[in-house]
Amino acid sequence: MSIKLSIVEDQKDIREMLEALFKGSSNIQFQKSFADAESALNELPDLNSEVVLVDIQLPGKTGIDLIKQLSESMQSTQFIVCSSIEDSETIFEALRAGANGYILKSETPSKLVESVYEVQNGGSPISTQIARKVIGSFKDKEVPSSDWKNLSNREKEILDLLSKGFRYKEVAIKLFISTDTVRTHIRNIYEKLQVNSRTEALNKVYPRN
Amino acid sequence: MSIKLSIVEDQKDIREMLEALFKGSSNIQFQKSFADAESALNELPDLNSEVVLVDIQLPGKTGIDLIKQLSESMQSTQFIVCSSIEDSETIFEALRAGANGYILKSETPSKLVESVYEVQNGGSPISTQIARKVIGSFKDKEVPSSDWKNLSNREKEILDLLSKGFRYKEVAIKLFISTDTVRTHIRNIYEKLQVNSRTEALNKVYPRN
DNA sequence: AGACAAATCACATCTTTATGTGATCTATTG
DNA sequence: CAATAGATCACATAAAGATGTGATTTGTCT
Repeated sequence: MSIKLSIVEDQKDIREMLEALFKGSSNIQFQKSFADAESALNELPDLNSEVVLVDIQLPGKTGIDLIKQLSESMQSTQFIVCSSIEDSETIFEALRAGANGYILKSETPSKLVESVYEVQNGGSPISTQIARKVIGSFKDKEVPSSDWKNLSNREKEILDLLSKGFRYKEVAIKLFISTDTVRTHIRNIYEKLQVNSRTEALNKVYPRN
Repeated sequence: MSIKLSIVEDQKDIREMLEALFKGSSNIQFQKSFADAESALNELPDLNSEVVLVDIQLPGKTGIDLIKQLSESMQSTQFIVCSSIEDSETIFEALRAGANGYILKSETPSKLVESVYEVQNGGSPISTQIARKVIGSFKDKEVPSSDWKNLSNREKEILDLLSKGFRYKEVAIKLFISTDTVRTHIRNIYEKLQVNSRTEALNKVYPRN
């Protein structure tokens, strides 16, 4: 079973290098290469490629936009970004756009070929430097803001209920205390967090990116 | 420069296999292996290992808890999870706990060794199957909830400001409309979302995991 | 023993939000 | 053209939230 593969890469020398590489690889059926997003957008849907290698920096529309558009119509196609960009935001955007892999151009040819096999086998090939950035984004998430650490257990409990949208009265019932006590806790929470509304407190403690 | 390495793995046969593997690898200085989290917790801080390979399923405390505790005191040490668990939640927890890599036990010995080198070079070795789960968590994030899509542009604009903690009056000023209009929009938003408070609306449209 | 943080409750006041019931104007669409 | 959705504004009321100023109790830490 050979894998139908196309590539989108504007730099002629790299494109031809990749072409030669994949044409010479077993189990890969090289289909076509494109030098820009527009032509890829037109022709790729008809090719039914199983895997598409996409560069990000393209003339005009970026590879990320290309993936975003194509991945909606070509659900069974896997897109691998092949770029030298290591910027976190770019990486995240590409992954959100629908990329199933992100490998650096600096990888060895054999790794590039292997990536194609891997993505077809249900894996997501990612260069380790890229993976580090991706993993980094996880860590931030659970870094309890110093604000949060300064809250007492009871205060955390109450703020947690507030975050779920409960009213003071409901919190009071849940915790078997009076709503006046809930108020007091919330007043103290606000003071510790230096805010003065529920939403501000939540944004401070559970930031949404 | 050989890398100081320790491992935490309760299964004797696997532990001895890994030991043999790394003892026979160049540029790796095998230090010690542990069969449970407790002994690792006691002795590892003194070993100053540069890389520690950690299994998740251990008797008593899990490898995740171990990493969580150790990574606080051993900032310059890199932890790689080596497990057969492919469950998304476990993966995320491990990464949040401080793991810098997550490889499956099914990887070939040479990949295991390579992972140690990679993590020391600033990369994050991740098995491609694991990477797929990690990437998957990115995609969900930008899936606009159907609720969100049903809001008009103006409504989205207003809800966005509400999410930042602005009061009706402030929203009104920002958008050059009256606070009564803001109220009306919010009433309509709540009706579309089937909620009846700011926090509920935000939780519906921007869920926090 | 004294200071301090945490948890509990009370009362008062003022602001913000939520909800009900209108209305006008503009596009868009069947 | 009529219906519908969107954006705008108004007035009114009730509920929820924020703020100020108290107080008591129970721990913990020095």
